[in-house]
Amino acid sequence: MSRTQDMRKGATIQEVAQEANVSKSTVSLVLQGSDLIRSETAARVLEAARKLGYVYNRGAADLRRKGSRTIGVLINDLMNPFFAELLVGLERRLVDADYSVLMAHTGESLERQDKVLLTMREHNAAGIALCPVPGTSAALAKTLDAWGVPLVVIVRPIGPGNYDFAGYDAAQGLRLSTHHLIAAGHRRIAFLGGRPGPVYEQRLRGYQDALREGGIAFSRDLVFESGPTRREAFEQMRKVLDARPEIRAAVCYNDVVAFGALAALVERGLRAGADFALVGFDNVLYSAHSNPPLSTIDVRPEALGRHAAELLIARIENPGAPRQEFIAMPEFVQRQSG
Amino acid sequence: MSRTQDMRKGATIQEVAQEANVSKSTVSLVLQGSDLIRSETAARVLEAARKLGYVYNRGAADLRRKGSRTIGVLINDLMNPFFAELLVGLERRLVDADYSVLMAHTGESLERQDKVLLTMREHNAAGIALCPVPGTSAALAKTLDAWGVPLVVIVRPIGPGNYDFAGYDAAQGLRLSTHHLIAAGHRRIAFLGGRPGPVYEQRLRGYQDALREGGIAFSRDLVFESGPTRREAFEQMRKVLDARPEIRAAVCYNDVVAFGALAALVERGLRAGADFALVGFDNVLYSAHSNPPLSTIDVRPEALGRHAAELLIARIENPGAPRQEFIAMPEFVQRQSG
DNA sequence: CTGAAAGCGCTTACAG
DNA sequence: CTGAAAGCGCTTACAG
Repeated sequence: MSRTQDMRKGATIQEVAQEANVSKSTVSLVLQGSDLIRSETAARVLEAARKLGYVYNRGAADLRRKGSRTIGVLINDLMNPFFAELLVGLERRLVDADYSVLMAHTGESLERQDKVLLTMREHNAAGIALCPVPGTSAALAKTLDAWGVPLVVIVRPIGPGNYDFAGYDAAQGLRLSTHHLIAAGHRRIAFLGGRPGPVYEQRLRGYQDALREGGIAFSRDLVFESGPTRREAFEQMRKVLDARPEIRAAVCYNDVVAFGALAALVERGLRAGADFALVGFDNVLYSAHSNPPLSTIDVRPEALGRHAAELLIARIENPGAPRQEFIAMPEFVQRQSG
Repeated sequence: MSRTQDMRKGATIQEVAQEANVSKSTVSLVLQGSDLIRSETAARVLEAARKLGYVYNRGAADLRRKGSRTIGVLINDLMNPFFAELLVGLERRLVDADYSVLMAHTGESLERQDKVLLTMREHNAAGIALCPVPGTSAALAKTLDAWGVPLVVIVRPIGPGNYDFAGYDAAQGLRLSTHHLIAAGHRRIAFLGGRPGPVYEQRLRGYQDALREGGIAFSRDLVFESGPTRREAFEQMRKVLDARPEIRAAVCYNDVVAFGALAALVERGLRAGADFALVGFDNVLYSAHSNPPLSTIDVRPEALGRHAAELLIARIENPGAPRQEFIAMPEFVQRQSG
């Protein structure tokens, strides 16, 4: 490849102009695909650019234009396949619309969230997609509001503020899973996993609604919290099985919790679906192949990511438009765990 | 919050300078934490910046400096928890070193990979971390080489080229898993999943080495390919169980394949660990809680991501240094599936 | 210790 | 259809 010689690092529009015997305005226009330029000239410019190994400098263009096509994406828990799948849908839609994605994993750290949010502002992000860390204060909504950068919040609202929102009807989801177990004849149904917070309350409410509708009294001592990891859910479920052997059915906070519970069932020699009925929430890919396959509530994680992206893009293109929400309606998926 | 009034959008260094009665050079110096500036002056500048809601513009600074602190990260399969965990480690280390991450999910599309790679150059990325799409041509290595942007390739090499590499000894990994099954008394051990390619050959070789060391003849009709998804592995395993009931043990291409195989076992009423011995590869988080928990080969996905980040950072800081590799040594993890 | 000036690589009216 | 000029928000020698 002797052409490598010509590819001096960092040719600029100016050098391309020289090579093609035109001004840099012309080169800029050609690069933007303007039809103001004669096609013959355009061809000459393009050839010169190729020859010099020219690479467009988005930073410079963004500075001049005072805009950018990068979107900041913050994910709070990538270890949870729900968010990984959501991110796939979000990123795909954004890239298809010609945006670049500045991604940050906040773990569950509020500090990290604040830090990367600032960085994204410094990068002049055209918009932000935020899966907030649990415990994010409502003050953040105000701050982001003041910044005036288009924002879509995902799954977990962060209090009043001027942002779009993409999520699902969690109450309805848990209503469905609870109803399913009631219809299957269960009357003592546990609510398993999760930690108190806005999202949690919603789900708990759906559970309570279904119980009421089924004529079953709600009882605090059937709700068991746990962190959002398989391990924590596993340990919690273990305790439940040991201390409360009369419980034979549970709706779960999410699929990851259900997987942990499944593992505890196995350890105790119990068969999910036969000895104990378990229903998840999310319908992550894996739930179709767990052992046994998990009955769950489908909220279509990947599609949710796509919808969030669409909300954000719409907002960027039309900042003055009224606030929008996308709320996915969950569906029950019958498999074998319950 | 009446201060919101003062936070005019987009205050510049120039306006801060005016507010503080200094020149913009001084402001710039203060922002960089230079100790050339009297602390009294610095305090005045900082106060002015705060008052105006000043936000540093990285794009402008990068343009002037001709550098950037963003890293392009390309992941080929985020649906596979191995890569999600790897990304977590990678991102964390990068952000801790004050880099921003431009992330792209290439799915398994070479086209997408080419597209985002170009975008990342246009963003003037300081470095690139690439988990290449299977089938990436060696020509890409040359191209990236010519670009001269620091590059770390992860898990799957892309042919000769001047890049650092982070991966694991896959041959050794499969040697370990195969040895384990041999030691457990198995002589007819299948190699399950994956598609031919460089990474595949390595693993197959480890499998063959272990067989040879165990005095067992290698037989082509014990290797079964499948795509890298649970579903495809599930379907392949189903066929194996039906057509070749004499097979009672298998080493898997990776954990996702093992999970698919586990599901097929269940469907056929076979117990992993008792009726059929199965060993995975990767040790993704979930493998500790699958049913039954998966015996597997630990390659520490998250730590691998961290090491890849460290290689890249070192390269950026010292472009002339000799090429480096990080090769993790896999370890066998005994659980219950085999 | 601080300021004036040049310049990073683009885009965009404006003129011709 | 094309070019000359100004300017985006910074940093960095250079002078004082």
